[in-house]
This record gives sequence, C-alpha cells and structure tokens, in this order.
Amino acid sequence: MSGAARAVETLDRAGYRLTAPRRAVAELVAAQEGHFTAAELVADARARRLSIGRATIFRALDTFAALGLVERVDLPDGEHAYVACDPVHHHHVICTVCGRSLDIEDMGLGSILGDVGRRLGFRITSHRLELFGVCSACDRPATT
Amino acid sequence: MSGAARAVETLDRAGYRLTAPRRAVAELVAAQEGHFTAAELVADARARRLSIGRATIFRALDTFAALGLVERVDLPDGEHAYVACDPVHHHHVICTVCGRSLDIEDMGLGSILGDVGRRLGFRITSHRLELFGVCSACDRPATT
DNA sequence: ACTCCAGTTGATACTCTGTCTCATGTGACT
DNA sequence: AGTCACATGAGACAGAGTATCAACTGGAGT
Repeated sequence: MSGAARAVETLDRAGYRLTAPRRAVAELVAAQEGHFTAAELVADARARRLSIGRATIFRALDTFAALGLVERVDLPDGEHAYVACDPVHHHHVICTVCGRSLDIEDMGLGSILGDVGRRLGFRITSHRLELFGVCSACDRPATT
Repeated sequence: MSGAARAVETLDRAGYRLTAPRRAVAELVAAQEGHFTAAELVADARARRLSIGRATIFRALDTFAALGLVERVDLPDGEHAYVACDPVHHHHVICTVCGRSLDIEDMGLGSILGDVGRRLGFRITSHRLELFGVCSACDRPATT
C-alpha cells in the first residue's frame, strides 16, 4: 500500500473528510525522500500546478502530525522539518547529506530514561531523540 | 563564581570584546530560571530599562551558544528556547511545568549510538536528546 | 440524483522570529 | 589620548506560522 493511500485511510478512520487538497498533500508527502519542510511542500505543490493554499498545507501537516503519519523533527540548524513515518513511537536517524531518514526502535533507551527519572526525581513524560550522521551511501566519497 | 562572571571570562578568553551589552545579556541569562526564549530576554531587558537592541540580543545569544554557555533546545511545541549550561556535552531534562532544566551526563547513550550506527551503516555525527517531564517539586500537587 | 450543513478551504492580513545593512559607537591596544 | 577593527542599534526585511472569514464541498440522509 502506498504511503498516500495509507494516509488517506488513516484520515478516514479518524473521521476526517477525504478532501481533494488532503489527498494531494498526502501524495506530496509520500513523494518526499527524507525530511522536508512545510515551505518545500508548498513549493512542490506549486511546481505541480496544484492550487492548494499555503494555509491548507500547514493545516494538513498539523493533522498528519496529530495522526502520526508524519513527525516533526528539528534539524541541527534549528529548521523545522517533517518526516513521513509510522505512527508508533520511535526515533529518527537523519543523513545530513542526502536528508533521508531511517526509523529506529527504542533500543534500551526506555530503561535509561526510567533510571534518570528515578535518580533526579523527575516524572519523564516525553522525550526527543534525533540522530544526525552520514549514511553509508553518502559516506562513500564519489565511488561513481 | 556567578554565571554572568563566568560567561564574561569565557568571552574574554575566546577573544571577544567585553562590551556593556554583552555583559548585560550575560546578566540577563544568568538571572533566568530554566529555559528562556530570545523574545523573553528582549522583554526582560526592556523591563529593566536596559537599552539593548533586539539584534544585539540575538547576536549575543548566538555567540554564547557558540561558546557553549547556553544551549538551544526545542520545546515540544516547536518553540526555540535556550538554557544556560556548562560547556561540555550533555543533555537536558526540562520540567514542563516550571521550566527549570537539569543537565545530565551521557549515561550509556554513547554506546547505544555506536551500536545503532554500526547496525545501520551510519556514521553518527551528532545527536540531540531532550527529556521533558515534571520535576519533583511541581509533581507534588500544591503541598503548601 | 438531490439537498443540506458542518467541516474544510483559499485568500489575505497579520504576528512573530530571526537576519541584514549600515552609519555610529566603543573596547582594547599602543 | 589616538586609532581602528569589532560591535552596536535602528530599522528594513524575509520567512514561518496563525487568524479570519466568506465561499465551497464531501458525504450522509432522503
């Protein structure tokens, strides 16, 4: 099932209307490789001659984020970006060269967090872990 | 040594000029409890009748961040904030109620990252871990 | 197929954050 | 005290994201 189709189904199941603009944004998101910003989606939509309002794209991204279809990530330079992903808790490894991202599962982090919380007297409610690096493809210097 | 004094010394050692505005911003930062945004510093400066330009505050924060005197954090709502901290690699535990933050050391995260990198073929170059929760003081419901 | 209406949209104005420019000011070194 | 490169302040500017509101439309009901 394509990413766009799953997004549409998720929207439907959550009681949202399946409007043309939302379908279009779902397509745009599914077509992205790696992370993307709201501005990039807007530019992309315009490039494809889709007449979707800027506000609508922001709203659709908000909705998608609420449903876990995309996730907001903060790049090292402070930019707000999104990545398409599965709606379960996980973390991202983001290639700073090509922008592609991989999902990784929790990997022992949960127990560490429990530990920290207990030690500091904090009730940890959420966390954010983002890894930045260079993927194997980009690390191979121009093996063309 | 007060936070402001240390900041000034660090600036000096790094070859920056010790100007009145920078000293003032260092004071403002040292006076903050928990995280703060650039806008809050600007408002704070105005409240204290310090005539520091907005641009200067942004510039000072950039400089401080480069020196590791403050660190940028991204709050769960996407807001960009800063916390005063020590210039060594560490992570923050941020109380979502009072805004105070604690520094925590690496805690086995390094080895996890090495693991992940090896498994995925990524060369991890940087990471960001932020924990959000409720500190013990705020968790005690109004034991006044 | 037709109607209806709440949810949605697009245009636009607006706020807020952060950056840039440039003339003026001022640390710090001599 | 004089000098000059670095730093500042004011204001213009650009971009992200939000608010407003009239017009539109998906989809449920008939």
